[in-house]
Amino acid sequence: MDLLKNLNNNQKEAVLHTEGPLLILAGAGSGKTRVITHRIAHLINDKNVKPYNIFAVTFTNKAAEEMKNRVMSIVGPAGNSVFIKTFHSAAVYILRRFGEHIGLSSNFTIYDSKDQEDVIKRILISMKIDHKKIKPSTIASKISEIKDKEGYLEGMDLSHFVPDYFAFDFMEVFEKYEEGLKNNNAMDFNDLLIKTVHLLRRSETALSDMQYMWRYFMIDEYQDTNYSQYLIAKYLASHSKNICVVGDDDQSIYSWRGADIRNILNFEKDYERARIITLEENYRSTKGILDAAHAVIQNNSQRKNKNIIAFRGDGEHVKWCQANNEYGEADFVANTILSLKNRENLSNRDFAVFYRTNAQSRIFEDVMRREGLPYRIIGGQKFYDRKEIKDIIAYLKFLTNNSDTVSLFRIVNTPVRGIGNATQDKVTELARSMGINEWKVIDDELITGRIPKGLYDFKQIINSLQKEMKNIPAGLKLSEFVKSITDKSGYRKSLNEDNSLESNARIDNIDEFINSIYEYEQMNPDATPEQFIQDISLYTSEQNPEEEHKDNCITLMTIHNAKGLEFPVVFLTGMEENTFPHKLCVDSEDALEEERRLCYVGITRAMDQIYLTSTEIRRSFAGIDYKQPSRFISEIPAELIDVKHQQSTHHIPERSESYNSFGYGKSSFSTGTGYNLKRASELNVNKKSAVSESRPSQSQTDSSSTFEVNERVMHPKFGTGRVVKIEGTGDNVKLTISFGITKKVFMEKYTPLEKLN
DNA sequence: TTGAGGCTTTCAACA
DNA sequence: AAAGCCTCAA
Repeated sequence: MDLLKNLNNNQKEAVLHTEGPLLILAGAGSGKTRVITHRIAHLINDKNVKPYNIFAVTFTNKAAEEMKNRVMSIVGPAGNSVFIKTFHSAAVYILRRFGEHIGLSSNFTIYDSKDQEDVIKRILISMKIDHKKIKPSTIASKISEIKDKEGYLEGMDLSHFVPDYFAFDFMEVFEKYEEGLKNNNAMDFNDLLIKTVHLLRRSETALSDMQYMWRYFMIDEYQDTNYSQYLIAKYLASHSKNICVVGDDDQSIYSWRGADIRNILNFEKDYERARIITLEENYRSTKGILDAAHAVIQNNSQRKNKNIIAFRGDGEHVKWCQANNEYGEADFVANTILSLKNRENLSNRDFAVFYRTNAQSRIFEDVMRREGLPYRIIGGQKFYDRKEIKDIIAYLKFLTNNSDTVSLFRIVNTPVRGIGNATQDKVTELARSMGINEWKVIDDELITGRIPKGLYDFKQIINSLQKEMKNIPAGLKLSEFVKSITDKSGYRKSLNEDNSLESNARIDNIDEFINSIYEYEQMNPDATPEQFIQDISLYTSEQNPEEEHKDNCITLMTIHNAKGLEFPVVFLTGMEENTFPHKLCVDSEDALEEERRLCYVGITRAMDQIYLTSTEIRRSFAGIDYKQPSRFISEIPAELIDVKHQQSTHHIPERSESYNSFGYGKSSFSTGTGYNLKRASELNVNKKSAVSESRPSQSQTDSSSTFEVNERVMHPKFGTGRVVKIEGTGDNVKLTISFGITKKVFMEKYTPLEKLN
């Protein structure tokens, strides 16, 4: 029973209340995750519940992994069988397993927002609507918004949600979009949830199978669930009634994704005799931090007032630094970290830098690098969003689902095969007139007239790869197959021929991708390509908690990404009007309240110290903006906040200088090795393990290598590998190292390799 | 008809 | 960084 040892009375009660509906209102820092994991452990260890009878969902992949790890650290390997996922991945699991009950095939493709926009763009073109005037992304988000609504699921007419400034027939576009997804055997993120609801409603067999399988339900971040998620939980738990939801209305920050706060507010009405437990003791932050957080959040009108009891001492005041510009801000952050590391016993992993938008991260990266501070970026430009990775994934998507026209047109001329717009239009036109899909037109060679040879080549490539694919996983490994895609498609060859810094970087990324598949197949030896594709479609921001703790890095991320995490020292940056609160939110009271909740989430991540920073001027793509401090700062009473000042001598480059306002281009690095530095920083996004500083190369003056053939090594980017060949002497030692099934050649002198024993 | 090169535009958070 | 548009050569 020592599971309960370190819990307070309310926490204990929440852990022990296993039967029947339970709502846990858990304020920030109140030990919510602890309660959930201990509750799961209690079910398994003390109540003899089978791990696979437990269904737990949370909001992000990161949180789900973290939860699973924590459960396993209490109950051991048995915890691995607990079903812990995000709502979306749970939906994919359910649809793959039970979808046939409502006529769904299991090889459906998942479309992300980019894919959605592609579909919409094609529709707009076919309807002769100018897609430059009406952005596909605007339409996509409107469609998502509508599909998230309660009325949509209940089959109501939602055309009144269409804004009247749409000078075209939105509903027609919407219908064609739905039709297009259906024809392509594809689902968007909304569909995953919606179809799951349909399944649960229409198939009693499937529902009762699931209710037999899962008897205890736990829903984390309940305040951020949307209507379909609410229904999924409701149907699944309708038999056992053992549903425990956890949430905090003050931390609801996803209404833009359809989250409906009513779900948590109405829990008592939805579930009779629901037990409600409030966790209001905060164990995380010192009182100075909590008082400031409270001062901000109490300006919201739409909230339940609640107590937060500071368990820890008074601590330090919140500090506010107004820098002259964003360089000054980043300098302040870096200098503060450096001096805190000196003065107090803090290390890199104790610091986190939060910002409202990903674009703000670049200057922090620059300064951290300059100061030699190792950092990692969570989120940001997603590895899977890179063109080369999306291309290879598109091959996989198309190979597993020939109806997927979005992927087909992405790859048909990638690499260039002489299949331009004219030919592609012919294919589309013929497919439409014959009522067949586009691949059939190509595969059956139905086009008449002048046909580029490349189209035939493409057909051959696909046919041959499809034949190969049949041997997975028995005769062929998934990773080998993907390697084969990159070879047979000519993708690798065309990058090789280009032989620029950029194309070489792309090849590295592709190899890294293959290596990650190698790792994936170690974990999932029976996985089919279909399964793999569906898994990674949901896993956009790979975040590996194990890796996180291994590395001693400063963490950079958006506030949204910070939800659920805690750090001893937090920097909440860009505290300016129109930055945070974001400029798109300042005109709506509801949006502003959500920004304020976001601010509350940001402040309450801090355990010991929090620094708010803002700038007087900030560059935007439009030029230089003069900024006012965020209203959230003025909401904190003066006696709770210490003011600092920082001037930066760093001059802001003019537009004409080598600097683009996006802050992406390699031009933003002034040194000749800028590109490599950039690559190094990308490692952090990709691998999570990498450290930003390039380690000093082993300056080996004697003629032999410090490595031996067959030795196991760790590369910051490619992970663990094995030395297979050593060539050259002195400064010219070349090492060939195999990672999974790929091999890479490195100059020993320039490569930060770590020996593994 | 295609593709390369040059120029411009894009600009919120996430599954 | 990536995509769209334009022009021009093949």
